[in-house]
Amino acid sequence: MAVRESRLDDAARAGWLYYVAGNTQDQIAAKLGVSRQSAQRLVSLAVSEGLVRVRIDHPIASCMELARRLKQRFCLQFAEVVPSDPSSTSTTTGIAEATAAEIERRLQSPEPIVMAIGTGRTLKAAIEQLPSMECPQHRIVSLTGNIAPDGSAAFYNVIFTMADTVKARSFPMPLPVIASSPAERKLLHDQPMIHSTLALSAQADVTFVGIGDLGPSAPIFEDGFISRDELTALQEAGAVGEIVGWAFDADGMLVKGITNERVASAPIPSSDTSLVIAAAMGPRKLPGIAAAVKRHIVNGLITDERTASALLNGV
Amino acid sequence: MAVRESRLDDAARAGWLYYVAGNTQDQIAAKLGVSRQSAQRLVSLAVSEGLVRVRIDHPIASCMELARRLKQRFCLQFAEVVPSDPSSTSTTTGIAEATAAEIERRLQSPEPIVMAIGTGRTLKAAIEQLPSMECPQHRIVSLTGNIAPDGSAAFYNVIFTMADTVKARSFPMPLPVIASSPAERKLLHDQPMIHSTLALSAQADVTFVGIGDLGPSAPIFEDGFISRDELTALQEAGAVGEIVGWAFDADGMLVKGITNERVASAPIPSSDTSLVIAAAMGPRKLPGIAAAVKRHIVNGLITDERTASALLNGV
DNA sequence: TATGTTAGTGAGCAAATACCCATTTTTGGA
DNA sequence: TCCAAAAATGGGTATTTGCTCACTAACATA
Repeated sequence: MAVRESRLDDAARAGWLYYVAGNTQDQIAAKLGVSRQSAQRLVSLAVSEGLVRVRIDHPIASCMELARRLKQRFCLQFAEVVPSDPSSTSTTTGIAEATAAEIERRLQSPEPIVMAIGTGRTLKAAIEQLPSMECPQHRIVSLTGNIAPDGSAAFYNVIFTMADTVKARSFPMPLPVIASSPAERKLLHDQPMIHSTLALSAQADVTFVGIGDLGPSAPIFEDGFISRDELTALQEAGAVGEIVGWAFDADGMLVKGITNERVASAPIPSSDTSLVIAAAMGPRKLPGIAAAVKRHIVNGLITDERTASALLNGV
Repeated sequence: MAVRESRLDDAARAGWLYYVAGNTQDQIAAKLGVSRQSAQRLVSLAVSEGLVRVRIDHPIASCMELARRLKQRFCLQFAEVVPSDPSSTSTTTGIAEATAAEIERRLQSPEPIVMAIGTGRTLKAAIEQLPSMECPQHRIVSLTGNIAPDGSAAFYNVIFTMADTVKARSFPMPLPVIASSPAERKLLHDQPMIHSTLALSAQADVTFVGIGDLGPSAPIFEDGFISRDELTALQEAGAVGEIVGWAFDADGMLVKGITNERVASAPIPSSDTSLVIAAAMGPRKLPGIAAAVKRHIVNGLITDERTASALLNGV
């Protein structure tokens, strides 16, 4: 362990000399007394361990403009648009960093806040970008259960990692994501501890969620939370996206019945009382994002240029 | 102007694609429709314009340890030690970034604070690292005059740039740094506006200052604020450093007479009521730093590894 | 003690990058 | 409109970097 520590230490030092002091890897090698190859490894270790954080500090005009128009058009409280990488098909590049920066900003408040957190790949990628912080004054509450269909801890549940990184009190939900029946959901939600966690989530000052698409490779299906038949039923009922399991149609209305009567997640905090920020991008998620902003399921959005343009032009 | 803007825009975009999205310069060139060389220029422009901000997010053990010992040994409220670049002779590399980060952290408070700011190359370099912010709730007050001996605005006066960058209310001091006589100083300080600015500076919640050495190339002499004879007189009186013009000896006591009876700067806020953080490093400044921390002229220090070691070992 | 496993190291090489220099384009002024 | 100065561009090249591969040391296990 101590070895690993000191290695990370060296990595941080190498990363500092490389990125901040502007040394070449040769110079770093000489200073740290290792071979150039080792210096290179240290630098790349620092990068891969997330020790090196880069942010671009310039308001790119077109992104600012898109954000402004998004806010206006959809009456959003908050909008942030990051540049698109035209060739990347990732649905997290860029918005993960931007979401992390926004979460960090919120957590820097000295007054205690309640932050609600959804789930999914985008949020997970964002959480991984968070720096270590000391925020014992805040409370972070998960909106969704952390139990996967097979009984293991759900992989894309992010609250544990997050609470660990920022040292805040955390309130996970020891629940499945989707209960087996409406009655079971009621039973679970009536448990005192769960009940108080649900109450806490309703008081969230700020909420961060991802948006899942409901196409053929819907994450909620691929991760095994719903069956193929249920996915098909949702699609036939007009569902175009889901947030922490709650499926909604193109008008942003929650689908009646099917899985929605068994979703064990907390209700999405109301955008009247909470700032509800969705982080999502990409053509597959577009219908879901459009629906969510149209009906004010969310009142904040972090997305990329292309998605922002599509939102403004389309529909 | 618009051209320059759009160029910076492109630079930001190129920097984003390079550092955040991980593209090679070839890919960026293709995406932006320019040659590889131009892409390279855009990236390096983004770096040199300070659009790209890198921070290392790992508590390097040896620096943490040095900071801990500095705090304990000199009863400091705050200490931060950054890695040294063994081959760099710059006296700002590293601490400028760290100082900027600390200033930024303080300004992120939603409660209004009063921040007092000194002068000098180190602070100037730090301010240049600050990102744009919106802090209308804070007040930033300069401790020193902003008029150079030749009547122009003093180059190393940083409050204007700073107030501009962070959009806070600023309170400069339309004064020379050193008055021509004690009587003139009194006259100046008795002006109502100046008087109230001085009063504000005494209430500072947090103060950032640099420390100037008083060796043969003392900045206060090189910038023409004092004459060679005055410098010699200060040296003979035992002065080892100065903060916003106030010269002090190795025991941290203000030198009597000479220039000190004419310094028009505000008194350094008391470290009993304000957090007074000095940002300084390098062997030339060592005696000054040692004196300042020993006598609690400052109760916070941002420095580099080498200087920290020297402080702890020496004396 | 032999042996398999893992992590780390250095050499070498292809790719990527920084920089120099001649040329072209743009800008600003007469 | 033309000219001169300044800025931008693209080619070429030396330097720097990322990566693979084979090797070694450390360690756990039989």
